[in-house]
This record gives sequence, C-alpha cells and structure tokens, in this order.
Amino acid sequence: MRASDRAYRTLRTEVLDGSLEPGTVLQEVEQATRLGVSRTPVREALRQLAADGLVDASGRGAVVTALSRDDIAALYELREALEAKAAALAAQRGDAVPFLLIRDRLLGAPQLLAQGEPGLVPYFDIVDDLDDAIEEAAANPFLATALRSVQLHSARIRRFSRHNPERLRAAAGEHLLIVEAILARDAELASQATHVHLHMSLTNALATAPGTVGEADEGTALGPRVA
Amino acid sequence: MRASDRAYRTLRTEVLDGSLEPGTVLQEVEQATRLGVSRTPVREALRQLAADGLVDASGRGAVVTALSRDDIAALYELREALEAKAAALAAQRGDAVPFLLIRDRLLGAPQLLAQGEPGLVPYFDIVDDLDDAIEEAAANPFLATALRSVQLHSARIRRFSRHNPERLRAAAGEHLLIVEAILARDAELASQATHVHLHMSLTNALATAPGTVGEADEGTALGPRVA
DNA sequence: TCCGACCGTTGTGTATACATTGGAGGGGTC
DNA sequence: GACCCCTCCAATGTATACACAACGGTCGGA
Repeated sequence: MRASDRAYRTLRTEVLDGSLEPGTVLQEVEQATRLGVSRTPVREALRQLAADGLVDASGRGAVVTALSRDDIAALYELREALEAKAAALAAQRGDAVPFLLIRDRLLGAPQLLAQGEPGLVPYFDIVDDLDDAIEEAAANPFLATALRSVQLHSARIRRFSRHNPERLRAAAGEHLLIVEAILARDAELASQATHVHLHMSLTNALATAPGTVGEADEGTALGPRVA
Repeated sequence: MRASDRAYRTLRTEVLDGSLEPGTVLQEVEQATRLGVSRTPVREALRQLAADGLVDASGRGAVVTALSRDDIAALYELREALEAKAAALAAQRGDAVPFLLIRDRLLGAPQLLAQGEPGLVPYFDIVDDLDDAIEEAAANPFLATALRSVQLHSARIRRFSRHNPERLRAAAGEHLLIVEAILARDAELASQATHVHLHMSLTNALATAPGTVGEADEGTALGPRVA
C-alpha cells in the first residue's frame, strides 16, 4: 500500500475516534516524522482530509475541525435529505435479497445489545451493512459519494451513543422498520421511516454530546495544540 | 496565487467546458510541461479533480470522467434531494433582502434572453446568484459542500441548454416561482417548486444531451487519448 | 515603559532527483 | 500459430533540497 494512503487512513482514524482532538494542529514535518514517511505523502493525506472536511487547511498547518452542536444539527439535516432519498430509491429499485439477510440479522440485534460492550461491534456491523445495502440499491454514484461523506462525519458522533444501550435498542427497531418498508417496495414509507429514525437519532446525539465534540474542557486559552 | 491552485482551476475549467473531453488521459509530466509548473502542483490538482469526481485516478494517469445519460439522471436525483431541502431551509431561515433583489433581476430575464447569445452570461449570473443565495440562506455548511459538488457537475451539462432559448425562458419562470415561495416563507412550496424545476430541467437535458456527454463519436476503438 | 522595526526561525510551496511499479513488446517455447 | 515469460521503459510514488513568506522575539528609540 502507498505511504500516502497509510498516512491518510492513520490520520483519518485518529480524527474519527477522537485521539486527535478538534483544534489539534497537524504540521507536515511533525506528522511525517511521527508516521515515518516524508512530507510528500503527508501533504497528500492532509489535502484529502481537508477535502473530507475533517481538517481545516486554511493558513499554516491543518487544524482538526470541531463539531459544534449546530454542526451536528446541520449534518443531520443533510443526512435526512440524502438518506430519505436513498431509502426511497432503494425501495423502488433494490434487490430484496440483501435486505432479507439484514432483516434477519436485525431481529437478533436485541440479543447482541443485551451482551453489553462485546455486542456493539457486530451490532454496528449490521447498521453499516444496511447503509451499504441501501447505497448499493439506490444505484446512484453521486448519491453514494454524498452518503459516504456524511457517514464519515457521522462516525465522529457515533461514539457518544455507544454507551446508551436503550437508544441502540430503539434504533435497531427503527432500522428494522426501514428495511421492512424497502422490502415492501414502499418508497414513501421508507423515506418517512428514515426521517423518523434520524429525528430520534439527532435528539439523542444532542442530548449526549458535549458542547463541542471532543473539545477539551481544560485550557481553552492555551491556543491550538500541536500534535 | 499558488501554482497548484492555478493548475487546478485551469484543468477544471477545461474539463467543465469540454475542451478536455471525457476519456482524455491527463499525465503528470505532460500536464506539468503544458501548464509550465512542476509535477508537484499538478499532482495536487489531479488529486483535487479526482475528489471532485471530474477525473478518475484509478490506475495510471487520470482519466477525464464521462457523463452518460444515466449519470445525468442520477445527478438530478441527487440535485433534487439537496436543492429541495436547501430551498425549504432557505424559506424557513433566509433573509428576504437578497431574494427580493434576485426577484427583480429574474423579472428582467425574458428581456435578457430575447437578446440571444450576449444575454446568456448575465442570465446565468442571475441563476448562479440564486443558487448562492439559497446556499447562504440555508445556513448549513455540510449541505453547502454537497451543493457545490452537484453544481460542479451540473456545469458540465449546462452548455447543452445554452442553445435552447425557449427552455431558458421557462426555467426563468420556474426560478421565479422558487424565489416567490422563499419570500412567502412557504418551505413546502419552495421544495415542490424546486422539484418541478429540476424535473423540467432534466427532461430538457436528456432530450438535448448526446448519448454520452463529450464522448467522441469518431474512433471509440482508438483507446484513450493523451492530451 | 511602550511601541516599532529588523532579523532569525519555522513552516509551507515548488522543483527535482531517486525508487518502484506496472505495462507493453519482443522473443522463445509448446 | 498462440501463449507465456522476460526484459526494458515509462510513469507514478517518495524523498529531499531550495525558496519564500509569516510569525515571534529582541533590540533600539521615543
């Protein structure tokens, strides 16, 4: 694998899981040293992250972007537009088979979630596979690109709902409803069920998320951190 | 301005206006020579174009992407989801002033279009300013990013409607309806008016566009061209 | 003591040299 | 004659060197 890809994936993972907090300044030389590659692939990775909206490259050094509560609300507005459309298209066009499989897996989700922490990974695998199945069924490359972008940012929020099993159980039910609507080829219902799911999800996210995702509580006057 | 920005803008303009046709292979050394810069900024520009979806960078050399009729339909599906949402948000949140100004300008659009070719630039300026005003009024940075992406691809299609004054006059009326809905703070109407406009626009685009936008009719067996 | 200018340091932008990979073409063999 | 393999070449990937611009610190003057 190319060094630039490794650099990109490493940095992206660190931004998504919060080990690189918002406000962190990523400097080319510094990251090149840390990642054991030269500046060239790091530059490329930082440009990519900037295109993703995960860092802000204006000026000197790339700064990891913050996700304010307003940003989360805005992200969900976009998700609603995109995912409702995607669900509707999937209901119209999609092949039933993958959704049948996902339905079965979703029916087992409450058991998974009852296991606590170890069940979370397989649970989120189901949700991710559902996203992929809808994206595939919608058969629209432009929509797919836009969906991947919002999924990227949504991943930064997900870690807050990880510790809310009650919400996850409810979400599993909402996902099931979406799958049923797609299987019934009811585009309108699929769209509305998605709308409902995102509304509940946003409510939970805003209730769970701190003022600004990942922003350090200590030392706001310390200026940007350099990692 | 940075050399990489100049390279990016030059290449992007050439892709959008069709002077670099789909299938054209853009090689780093070649473009570096042509644009009078080194490979480094060209690499950056090509990466950016790939992120935009204007070139396909898989494998060796970046290939200018084609826009099939299916792609155009898919693009309009995404536009509908995004622009309907944006118009609705603009109706809910937007400041009326910019839309009042645009309404006045749109009322003069038929006169502009009656001038033929010289009126086209100011006409499309009005449309672009309306897009910007809606984007601004929607006050959603994620939606704004997605909108800019579809506008980029839409620009590749626009040159087909340039020579259809009748359609442009109708489109001006549809835009006016959207503006009126936003001014009336009627989110549902703004959304539906956008839906209608895009439906008509797509119908026209598919009627006007060749099988694959910009694809050479001669020599499909010649393999990719190198520019 | 405070303000401003100059210089040093640091970081990014660009160019170029070197490494590596992928592919095309030719030759050999089955 | 066709297919496979080997070799060579060209284009991309990576590293590094150089140039320029911005920020900070210090020194001098008011």
